[in-house]
Amino acid sequence: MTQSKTDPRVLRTRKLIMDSFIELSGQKEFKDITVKDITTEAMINRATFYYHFQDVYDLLDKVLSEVLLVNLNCSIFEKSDLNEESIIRIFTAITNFQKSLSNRCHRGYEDTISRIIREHLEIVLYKMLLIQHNTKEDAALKTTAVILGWGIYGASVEWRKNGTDKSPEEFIKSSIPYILSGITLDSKN
Amino acid sequence: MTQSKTDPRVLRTRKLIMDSFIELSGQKEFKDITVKDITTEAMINRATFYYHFQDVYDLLDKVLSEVLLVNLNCSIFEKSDLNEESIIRIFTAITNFQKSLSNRCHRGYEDTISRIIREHLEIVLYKMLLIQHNTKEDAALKTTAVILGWGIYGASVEWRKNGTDKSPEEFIKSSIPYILSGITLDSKN
DNA sequence: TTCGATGTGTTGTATATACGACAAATCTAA
DNA sequence: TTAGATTTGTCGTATATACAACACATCGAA
Repeated sequence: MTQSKTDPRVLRTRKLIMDSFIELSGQKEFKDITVKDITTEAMINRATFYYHFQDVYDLLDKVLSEVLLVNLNCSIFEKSDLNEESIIRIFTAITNFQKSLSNRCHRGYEDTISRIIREHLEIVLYKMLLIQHNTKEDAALKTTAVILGWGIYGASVEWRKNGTDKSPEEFIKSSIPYILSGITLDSKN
Repeated sequence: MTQSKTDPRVLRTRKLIMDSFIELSGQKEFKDITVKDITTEAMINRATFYYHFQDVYDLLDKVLSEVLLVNLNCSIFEKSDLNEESIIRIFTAITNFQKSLSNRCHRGYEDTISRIIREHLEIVLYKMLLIQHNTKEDAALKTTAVILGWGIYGASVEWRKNGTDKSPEEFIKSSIPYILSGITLDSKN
């Protein structure tokens, strides 16, 4: 499935680059981080950077993906159908991820971050929907995953803006019935 | 003086190996640390280890030397004649070094550690004696450095065994007059 | 004792990384 | 605006590292 074997030098170098980038992100703005800064910190040659990444945006993309995936996978992969608990876990993972980012001053790249979060969210949600409906492929479910992805992501944005007096769990919990059973749900339920 | 340029890959790999060794030393006994353990932790190939070090003993030797040199150089290199202050600094550096080692469980290698400490001590002391006596080379001073080296090292061993109720500074301070002015010194001085 | 397993140290070959140079883009100050 | 300085992205060549295989040593259990 994954490529059978990757040269350890590649893994090591990528890790050095990514770690250095994360380290530097804590020290200065994204826009002030040069490739030279990164490679110096990582103790690798500048040309080697371009062997692994197209440019700093590509690196940002991959770092964010990786950090987010760690947050998502750990909490979900075994329990794989969509219920109240798993939705709460996903939502918590996302808010955690965004909190960890806000310390790191990636100002001006909210759009990149947002896109990455939604992309991964859709993949995970689609998988869970497929399992739940016991099927292999389904365009309607795919679209549903997209809608859910945007919706959940939007909720996390809203939580950061207006809801931080509640925990993420409380914040999302009251809406879950509408997600699970649909908007025509009787509110007395 | 030092080799004009070393390949960064060499520096990086040596650092990875040394850091991994220090990390592992905190986890298990020296005798239980294999080359494979080190190279796995360092994310390098086992053969590469032998490109840089003869064996684990050679590594131990170099790691200890480096850690000790950091302790010694920072505290001394500018003040370069032997007086009360510099002796106290040297003694403190050595006891610090040994304290940091005792956390790291290198049981069974006290002899190696002792030898390395004394070797470096003799070099530093000899340099300082040469400066003090304003000469380039002198066999008597060299032997004196050896004697002083063994003596100061011995004092640090004694301090660890029986003197830890005092600070290293207090411990060595009262003997310094005898070192500086000789054992025939009148004790009323 | 013998045997299987594990660790050591070495070697030849494939490949990732270092290096220096380069043109082009971007920024900064005058 | 112009000119000088950084930064970016790319290339060819040299070299450090990866890998697999090897003989040998060491060790614990049968």
